Amino acid sequence: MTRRPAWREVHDEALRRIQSREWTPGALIPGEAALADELGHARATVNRALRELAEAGLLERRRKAGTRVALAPQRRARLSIPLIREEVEARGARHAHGLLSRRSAPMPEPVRLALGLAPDTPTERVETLHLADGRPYAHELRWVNLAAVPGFAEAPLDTISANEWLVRHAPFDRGTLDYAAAGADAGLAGLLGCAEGAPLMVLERATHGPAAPVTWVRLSYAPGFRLHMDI
Amino acid sequence: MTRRPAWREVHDEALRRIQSREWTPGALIPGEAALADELGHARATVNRALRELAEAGLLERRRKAGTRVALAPQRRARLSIPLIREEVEARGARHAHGLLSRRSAPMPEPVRLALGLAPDTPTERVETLHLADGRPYAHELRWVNLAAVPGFAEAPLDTISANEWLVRHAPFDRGTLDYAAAGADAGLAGLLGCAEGAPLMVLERATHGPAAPVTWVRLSYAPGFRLHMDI
DNA sequence: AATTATTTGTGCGTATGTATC
DNA sequence: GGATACATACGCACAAATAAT
Repeated sequence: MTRRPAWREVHDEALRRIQSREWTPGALIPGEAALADELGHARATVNRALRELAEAGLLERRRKAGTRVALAPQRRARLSIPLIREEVEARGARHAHGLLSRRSAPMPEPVRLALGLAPDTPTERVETLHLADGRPYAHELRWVNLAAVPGFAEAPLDTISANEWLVRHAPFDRGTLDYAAAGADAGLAGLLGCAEGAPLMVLERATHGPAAPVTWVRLSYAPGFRLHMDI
Repeated sequence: MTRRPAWREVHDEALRRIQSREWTPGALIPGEAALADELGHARATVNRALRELAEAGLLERRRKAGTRVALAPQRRARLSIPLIREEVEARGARHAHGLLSRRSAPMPEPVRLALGLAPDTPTERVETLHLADGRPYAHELRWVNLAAVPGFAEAPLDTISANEWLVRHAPFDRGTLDYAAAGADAGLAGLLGCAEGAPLMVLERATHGPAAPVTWVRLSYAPGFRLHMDI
């Protein structure tokens, strides 16, 4: 029996008042102390509930000014970024990957600048094809900063994908993520089994570790890919 | 003087230990009580810090089992979903919109099913073109469940976009969001000023209010659109 | 421009609940 | 069942920010 936490009661009651327009957008709601008194809970409990609602974007809180219902409730979706293998397996398919090429190579200028690396940094270029149930799922083109991940040169990328190896061995803390639509060029069309020019979802990700930039990757998904989120 | 909250000290120290591999992935970390003692804080303070790290996906906590460093630190990006107007203005452009068409019409079957509505629900179909600095930015095709939003039939959609009107007048609480790549058909190509078949980012969103489904919308962005996130 | 009052933010000590080993 | 570790809750206190004076 999982009991319903008290702060959730407060949370839900506040949410109800927001959605029922009992508290209208932009309006000042009662203070924590008043709510605690009214709902019969400690102020800390009310605080926890209102803090969650503020993090969700439904309330705006400022000291002394009080708590207001957000005017334009900015919804934030939480997009979790799984390993490709898990992404594939979550769709009920079997994942496999093939290492297409792997070599020392300097980054192209735009990639180097996106990561903020010096011109002569030694980097490795890796190209991988990911399969779901034997069919092409996504093409991965990746550059790795060898200085940031010393062991990478010896990583057995035929057994474990670069993606997965890096997640396990290179601690990272921030980065950027971009999704865009692009037409398949001849090479991609051949690898992914689609027509040249077919619209593809493309993910570009730059990853930085606590000390140095780690990797840059472009994933081109086979046609049919959808990025799905619940709000 | 903005003081650094104590729970942040604990948070950062724990993060440091994770990133420095002092606490290795999968390993059990000391209990709350031990950490509180070691770092000189109350257990509640440590709890707050570890809770944040768990929400960020870096730790996994289970009663009695203790707290472990996540094996594959699932990073979660927070994608905020702004009004199109704000999205355009954030890029430093001026937003305008043109109402292309508006009429009562039944939803196509797939849309109706995605929203979970009965066959004869009265709905309105709205088509809008969004402009950034006078150039096409996105095409919007929308169906609205009139039963859920009674006032919508009278909304002045030439002055305020349907998007914005609904955010202000129709409280919603959950929904789904899908991004995909699609080729421009002849109609879209004309409206967005691109070649037929050009790869476009397409957003499909289903929105439910607390009581009933509210709206379904497909946004087709003009070429060049990128969905950007920081992790 | 300085002061005060108010409201949220944080922190502690303690107690109890709950899941799970 | 018992023990353990996290989860929640309360009451109190003080800090920080800032609207109001």
